[in-house]
Amino acid sequence: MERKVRVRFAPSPTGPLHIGGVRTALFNYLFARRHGGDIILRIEDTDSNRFVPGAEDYINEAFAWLGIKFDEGVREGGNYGPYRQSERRDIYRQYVKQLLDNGKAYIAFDTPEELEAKRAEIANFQYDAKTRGMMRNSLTMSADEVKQRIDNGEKYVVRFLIEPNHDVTVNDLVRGKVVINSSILDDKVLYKSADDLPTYHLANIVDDHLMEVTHVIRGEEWLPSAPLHVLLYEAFGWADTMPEFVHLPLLLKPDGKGKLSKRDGDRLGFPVFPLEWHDPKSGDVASGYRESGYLPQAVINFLALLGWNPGNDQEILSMDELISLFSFEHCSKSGAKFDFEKGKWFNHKYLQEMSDEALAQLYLPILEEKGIKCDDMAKLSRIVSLVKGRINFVKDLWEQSKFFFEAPTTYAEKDVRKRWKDGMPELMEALIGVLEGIEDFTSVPSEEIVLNWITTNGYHMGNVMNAFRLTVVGECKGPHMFDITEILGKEETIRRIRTGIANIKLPE
RNA sequence: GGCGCUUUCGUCUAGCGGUUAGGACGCGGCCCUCUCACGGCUGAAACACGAGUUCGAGUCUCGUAAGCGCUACCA
Repeated sequence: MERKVRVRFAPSPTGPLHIGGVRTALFNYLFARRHGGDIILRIEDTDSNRFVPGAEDYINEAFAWLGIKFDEGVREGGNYGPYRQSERRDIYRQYVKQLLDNGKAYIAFDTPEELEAKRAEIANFQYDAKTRGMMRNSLTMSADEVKQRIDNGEKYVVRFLIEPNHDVTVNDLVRGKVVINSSILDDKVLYKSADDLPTYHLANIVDDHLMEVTHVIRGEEWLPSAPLHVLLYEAFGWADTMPEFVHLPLLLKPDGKGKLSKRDGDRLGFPVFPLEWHDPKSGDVASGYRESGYLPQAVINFLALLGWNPGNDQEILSMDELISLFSFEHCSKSGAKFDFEKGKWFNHKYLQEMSDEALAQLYLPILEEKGIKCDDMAKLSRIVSLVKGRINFVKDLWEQSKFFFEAPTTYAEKDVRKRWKDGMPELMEALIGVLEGIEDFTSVPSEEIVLNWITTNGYHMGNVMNAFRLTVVGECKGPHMFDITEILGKEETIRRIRTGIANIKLPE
């Protein structure tokens, strides 16, 4: 019987959500939507030592910004709750007991210090079939002794009893069958004494089963423990509803070694978090994609193409297109280095698709920061339309269009050297005379008149126009000259030329 | 050390036995042009290595190497 697709993204609230986690969540989301299934957001807070306040809110806010909507979760509700593992203690206890009663798990009293000593004493020590007989556990003690120790309040953990010499097969949807021998697995702790909570492994399997998860889609770092998880499903007698596994390739550091980590971002000059994060303990601020001027669609599109492709050359894909095209058959198996330059290009592309009006709205707060008040939105949209082709981020708008708001006070030395030749002041004076005579100062008629003046007088087009530009813009850059003068108006244009004549000096 | 995964231009990747090995980012050139961009065209740039299977291997098999991951009472 085909079960309804149900997937989950299960972050632990130990800090801000990492961009690699976002990618994993995205693939879960795309797969769920593609198959008309559900996606669950489950908070895996079983490590009380690493809990960071605010992390859960951060996760929710990040997904809201990115446009990834969950069907079930702490905020969304649902019929399979609670969705926070710390609130499911009683459930886990019950299932641990089941394993204990069936002889699939056992109680161990070894303290962390004792284990550490063993590891120091014996090279490659592993708690498994070969060594459990020499440890302090319910397999080496009488039932009475175990009971007595527990009654005395002695701390203990529950360990999974792994039978050696079995081949365990994990069927991974992107990697195929992965077979490993159970002898290399250790008797993993399923239930911790330290904080009276299960470990990831136990909680994960119990929750996925109870929440009827059909596909476990997670990062490749989980592949080595996947056989353990298969064994757990079997121990519980849930093998027939065991989910399919997918282990996604990792996102790697752009400069070579290792997987992308939380510290790489500000070290290499790009964000690794969706949103800016203020560390509550240290007070450190880590940059986020949102605050850096990225559009969420661009981030989604960029991430989607890291480890997946649509099967053709299309690169700009909307969320809906991603959903309709998504399939594990087009997932790659190898890690992807994070290429920030390409990320910028995606943002550029998405910025170009925005309307001038919408971009102008985003520009407003930046202008305000510069102390510029602009209430003529039509004019601002026009300015945006002239420069948006050259921006990667909304904030670049200022650098590209500031001369519309502020007359130049300095002139680019390189351009002065190249363009401000002998006789320029006189030529510019003449140009002022021409401009003064223009009735309709809009772009097309002005251009016609000025260009006509240049050619009939036999002037050099490049010399005149660049000197003109230098006085108005301050450097030889920018959009079509007469689009600029139209927006500036005749008076301001002439004023700038006069200022230029007075102030531009050839460098010594 | 052990176990596992991976391996096509610098980077992201297409390729699923026969291709001039394709696209994109970045980089160079040309065109457009008053400038800088955009855009268009274009160039340089890759099958890790070695065996084997086959008429034929980037594609299949094995080995080697390298990279990565895991190896906690963290997830």
